[in-house]
Amino acid sequence: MSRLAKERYAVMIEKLKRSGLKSTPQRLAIMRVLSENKEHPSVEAINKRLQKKFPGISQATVYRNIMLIKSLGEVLEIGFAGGGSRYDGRKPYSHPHVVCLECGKIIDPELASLRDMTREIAAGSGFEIKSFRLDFFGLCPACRNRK
Amino acid sequence: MSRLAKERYAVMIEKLKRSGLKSTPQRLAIMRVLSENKEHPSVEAINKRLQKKFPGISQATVYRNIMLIKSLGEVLEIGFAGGGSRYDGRKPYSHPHVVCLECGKIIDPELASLRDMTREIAAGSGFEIKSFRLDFFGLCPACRNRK
DNA sequence: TCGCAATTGATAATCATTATCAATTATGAA
DNA sequence: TTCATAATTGATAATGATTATCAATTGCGA
Ligand SMILES: [Mn+2]
Ligand SMILES: [Mn+2]
Ligand SMILES: [Zn+2]
Ligand SMILES: [Zn+2]
Repeated sequence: MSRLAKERYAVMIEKLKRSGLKSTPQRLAIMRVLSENKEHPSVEAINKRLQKKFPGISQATVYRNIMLIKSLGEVLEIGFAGGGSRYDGRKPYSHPHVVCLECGKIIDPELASLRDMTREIAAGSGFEIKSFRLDFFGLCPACRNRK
Repeated sequence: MSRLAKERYAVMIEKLKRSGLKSTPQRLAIMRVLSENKEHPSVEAINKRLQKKFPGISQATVYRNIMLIKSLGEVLEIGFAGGGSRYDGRKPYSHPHVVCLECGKIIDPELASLRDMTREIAAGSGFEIKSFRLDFFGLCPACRNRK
């Protein structure tokens, strides 16, 4: 468990306690996975990962706890229209993503030119901006070669 | 029907004929709505608009034809995870949107600082970028005042 | 005008997510 | 430590947007 993962996990635990909710083994395990997994896992992936330690853990429990952690503001949901959300528990705030159309891989890219975009939008539209979603879709290096 | 709408409609008709598909009244009407409606209408909104001219037009027909027009590359689908896509038949290519969290209004903002983002992402990630999705979420002027 | 593939309308199926509910469990008070 | 009880879990039903199915209808070329 990396330093960042430990920190993220600690913050989640902290918020959990502060809100008076229970620390069940399943819940803590889900938080741990979200804290350390860099691959923007799906509910299915998280469930699969937990089967080793919690044989028979319910899909519903994973959904429920992710929902809860999201309500605590500690995980970013990247939902897609076709169904199948992906989650980022390491950076629970708006940030850009690059998605591979072939294999579904998702990465967090650097993007310096993002700086003043929100400000520009707010000024131009009169909207009060709360969050954003920026996805780039394409083919990852591996899938490009495979063609 | 504005000049732009007429042009968009003409392009859709053109592609439809070139692909050997039939020009049914329902299909043409759906294309017309997509060409002229600036509000990023939903399937439900399109269906509602068409009830006047085609009482009893099937929801399935609207879905099917939007799917078809999308496959022709003539409408942009803005799908949301919670279900309920919105469509832009005036600008059928990747462009940013500003979405009101309160009333669902969607507008096409100006965004000069968008310029070299795709290039920067491609260079930094090694991905071959095909499209992007950029949404800003917030409160529109009307909904801000209403609070 | 005909013949038929394409299209429509009605409806069932799908699939991720959410709700329901009885059984289990974490937690704090006694 | 034992208890009381509200929270949580696991199993499963319900939901809602989308997609598939299929018989009846229709656009369009021969
Ligand atoms: Mn991320
Ligand atoms: Mn638009
Ligand atoms: Zn890939
Ligand atoms: Zn609004």
